[in-house]
Amino acid sequence: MTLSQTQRDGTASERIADGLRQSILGGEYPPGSRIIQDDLSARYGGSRIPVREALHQLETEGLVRMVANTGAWVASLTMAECSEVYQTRERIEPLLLRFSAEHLTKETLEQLDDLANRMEQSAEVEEFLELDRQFHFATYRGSTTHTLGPLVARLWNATQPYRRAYTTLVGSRNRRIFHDEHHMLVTALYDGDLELAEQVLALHIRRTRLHLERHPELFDPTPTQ
Amino acid sequence: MTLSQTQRDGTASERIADGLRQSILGGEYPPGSRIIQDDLSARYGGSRIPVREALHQLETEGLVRMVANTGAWVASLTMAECSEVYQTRERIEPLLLRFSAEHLTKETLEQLDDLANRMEQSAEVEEFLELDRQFHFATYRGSTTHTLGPLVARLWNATQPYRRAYTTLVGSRNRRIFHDEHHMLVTALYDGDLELAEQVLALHIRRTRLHLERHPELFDPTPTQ
DNA sequence: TATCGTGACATTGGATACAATGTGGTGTAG
DNA sequence: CTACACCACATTGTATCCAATGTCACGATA
Repeated sequence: MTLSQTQRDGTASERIADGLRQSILGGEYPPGSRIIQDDLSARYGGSRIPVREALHQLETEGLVRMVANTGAWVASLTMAECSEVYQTRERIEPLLLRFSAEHLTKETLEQLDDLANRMEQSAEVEEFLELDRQFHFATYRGSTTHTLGPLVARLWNATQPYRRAYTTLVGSRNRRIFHDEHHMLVTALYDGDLELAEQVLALHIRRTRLHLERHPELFDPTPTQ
Repeated sequence: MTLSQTQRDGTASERIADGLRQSILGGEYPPGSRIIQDDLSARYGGSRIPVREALHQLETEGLVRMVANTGAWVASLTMAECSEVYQTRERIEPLLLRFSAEHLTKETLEQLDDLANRMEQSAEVEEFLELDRQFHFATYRGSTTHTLGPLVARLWNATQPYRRAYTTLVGSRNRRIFHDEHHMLVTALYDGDLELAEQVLALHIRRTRLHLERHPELFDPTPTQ
């Protein structure tokens, strides 16, 4: 994944951070789960030192919440916080797309088309989520950004559990507009119509946010629990 | 500072992170400076463990760059990277202002007017930079954001050395428009004209970026040195 | 019975010690 | 004189150990 936040080498803390991040994003640890440092050091081998560094890392990424002398939990968001992240995405992802669009290769455009089609066939939640992520990150593949790419990845990660919960909840109903927007985005990129592509993307994120906001039951009721 | 990134308690790693962050922002360590873990542990007391956690923290904030088994340096930006940060700010700070504006108190509005006036009198670079930061962050004081506030603070911090270099370079010439924009922003907030306030802020950031881009000599010529 | 204090236990934060890795300088060969 | 290899040193990464803090259950008292 080009937008990966850690292109660093193989220190133990990075390995653990990567592994734990994948576990959280994969839904293995749901929001609010307690994280015990000893458990992680046992699971990944090694002492608690790199585990703590990994937890600090994930905390600044917004995936983990740590309280001193008390412990660490998988971060959970209130609806207002999740909505805030989506509104932020709505403003910056079109910018990232702008940086990327003119450098997209023919191959990537074809992959985008393929991904959009495969998503329409996808019935299983995890596959759907993964294809969606791959699709959007592929549209950003042309960017050589220093800050913006990793930032967008962070915002995606922080809201991943709620996309999962929402997708699971609504099943495959009402996804028509969702897929239409993806195809519109691909077409706009093919045509080189950057202005349109930015607008489609902004509306795509916005509509998803509005749908999420119809389901307050998915979110943590209390802030910073 | 309401937008502080670390509202945590008093663990040693947080103390060190806060101290080092202030040192970097204050210009004590210029971009590219090597950071030795032992030096920090001697300066702040304690062992290298909390120092390392602080460095990891500042790395994800974009203030420090670490390479495994090699060392840590104060982050430096190329002009393209700095420009990217400014373009990101141009998109999200108006959003943060939107979240904040309707909750600004009368007292804060008066402080804003006062700060804008004091900046016009300010001749010394450090004071100017500090007042500028205080001014903008005061406009965001009404926001109760979870992600966006700290994010904006991070983007400010990452570009602070280059604002300092630019301000030092150009002296107090050509600041007229800068101050005018501040006063326009205050007026728009007084009037409750949110649309105008957003636009003024976006243009303010944009113009600053364009001015910075006239001085490539301020930046690191090679990416990720 | 409910509430508050108290103690043992679980867990985290940090210091010291050691291993692993990178760096820079010196010497030698070409 | 230059370039390369090698070795000592500096610095970072990690493990183990101990101290500090929070949690939870139990019991005493109102």
